Amino acid sequence: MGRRKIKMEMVQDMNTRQVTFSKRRTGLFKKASELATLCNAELGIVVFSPGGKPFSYGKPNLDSVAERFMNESDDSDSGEEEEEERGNNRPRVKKMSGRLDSLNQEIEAEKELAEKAQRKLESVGDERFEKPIEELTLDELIEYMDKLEAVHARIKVQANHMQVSSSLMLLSRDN
Amino acid sequence: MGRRKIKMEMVQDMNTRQVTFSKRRTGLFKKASELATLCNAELGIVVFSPGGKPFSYGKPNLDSVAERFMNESDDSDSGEEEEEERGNNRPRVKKMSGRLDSLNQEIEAEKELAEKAQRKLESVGDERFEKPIEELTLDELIEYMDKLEAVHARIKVQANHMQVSSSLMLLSRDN
DNA sequence: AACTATTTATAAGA
DNA sequence: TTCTTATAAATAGTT
Repeated sequence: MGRRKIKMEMVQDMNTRQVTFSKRRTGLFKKASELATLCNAELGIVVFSPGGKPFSYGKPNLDSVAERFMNESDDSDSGEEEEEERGNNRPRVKKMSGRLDSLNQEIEAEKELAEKAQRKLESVGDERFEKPIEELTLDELIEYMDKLEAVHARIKVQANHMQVSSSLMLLSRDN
Repeated sequence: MGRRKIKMEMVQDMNTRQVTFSKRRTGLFKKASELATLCNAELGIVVFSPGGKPFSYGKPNLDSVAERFMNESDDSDSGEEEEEERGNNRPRVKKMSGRLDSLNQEIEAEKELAEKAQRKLESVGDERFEKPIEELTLDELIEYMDKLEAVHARIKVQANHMQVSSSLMLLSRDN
């Protein structure tokens, strides 16, 4: 894609490699952005430069989350791997714990919402029997079923999302 | 980059959107692979298709890792991992184990609730066919769907958070 | 940082 | 879905 075709192997010259990284990282994030926009998809990317510096992109909000996650400083840390100028890129135990606490809180909130929704469902079901007679047209019925199916699919999908995420989290324990 | 230039907004036609997603996801992962190879960089990508299906790519191992856990229902906890100290990563990871297990359990519970709600929806739908007279009004249905949408949105956000965090955790290990 | 000659990705169409 | 191809976009080497 340039003046010449290049071999797909690590660029040997350090300077060239850094330049290539910069250009291609920009390109990758742009592609990601376009994919997200065009297809209304959610995505997250994390890249570590050859120098070990982290970059991230996300839609709708990976960026901010990743930024906080990676860049928050931690005074209480023993930090012996600190390097000049690079700062505190790596998450520390303490910060991770904070994140997890935060996640826990969100999950709690989520559970409440789910329970509310379920209660609502039940109440709706009960109400049904007290309702005066009403008829739906066939078209309305079909529309209704379509909606139910859509919800069904979405809930399944979300359950899958969470499954995957939790699996990844667990996995981070052992190689 | 094709026969015509397209506007950078969500593709309206569902079929076209799916095709675009497929093509561009492939392209994105290829770009990612090239960046990793050329610059010896580590990276991870997680994308959810418009249909909510998760795809991932990673170097060196986000992909295989995600794959493995997506396909295994329950992976009993590995025993003790005696490993040489490689920096301060291990201690941190080990400390999180308890929290992660706890989170996973809550997520499982969450999933159960979602599935219950789903079953309830289905049963309501079934009864409707048997007793078409007793019905919900369209307004009720809409209100109902709105509630579910709200829950859906929150779960989505939550899933994204977790996805981000877990990806970062994985990648931050052997950076 | 910019500039282009080329390569690469991809939107439509089959 | 897979392939084909005209065209848009990315980028390697250069300035």
